[in-house]
Amino acid sequence: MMMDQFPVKNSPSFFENVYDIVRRIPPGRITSYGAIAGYLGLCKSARMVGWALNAAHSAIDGIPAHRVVNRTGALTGKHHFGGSVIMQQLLENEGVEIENDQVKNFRQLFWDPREG
DNA sequence: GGTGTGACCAGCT
DNA sequence: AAGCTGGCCACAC
Repeated sequence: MMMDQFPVKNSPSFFENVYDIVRRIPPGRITSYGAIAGYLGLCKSARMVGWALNAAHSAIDGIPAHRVVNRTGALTGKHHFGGSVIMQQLLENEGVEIENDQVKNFRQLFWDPREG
């Protein structure tokens, strides 16, 4: 059949999926792109998660993109917040300790989409 | 319709 | 041990 078989991924918009997960991140918690990608089944395509967040910039209405960091806990996307310390301040404002653009208790504050 | 890009991750040398 | 490359999927031009 030429129906282009593909299991999941019938989502209306990949972005909405990412936004939905990011919005579920509790305050004071953080997650990684790979975790979101893995939750969506794109464990190998974490890049799109970050890229999706880039588009979220236009819909930042309630998308705490600052709570999303890379797997090392580094604020890789801080540069995309329009500033350099915006992301860090936002996280610190929630009680997340950051040093050198890197979350200290990243492993401890790490939040998994499955937990929600 | 094809090509390029992207806030990554994992594996290999 | 550290650095580099490829891969991966979705969206814009």
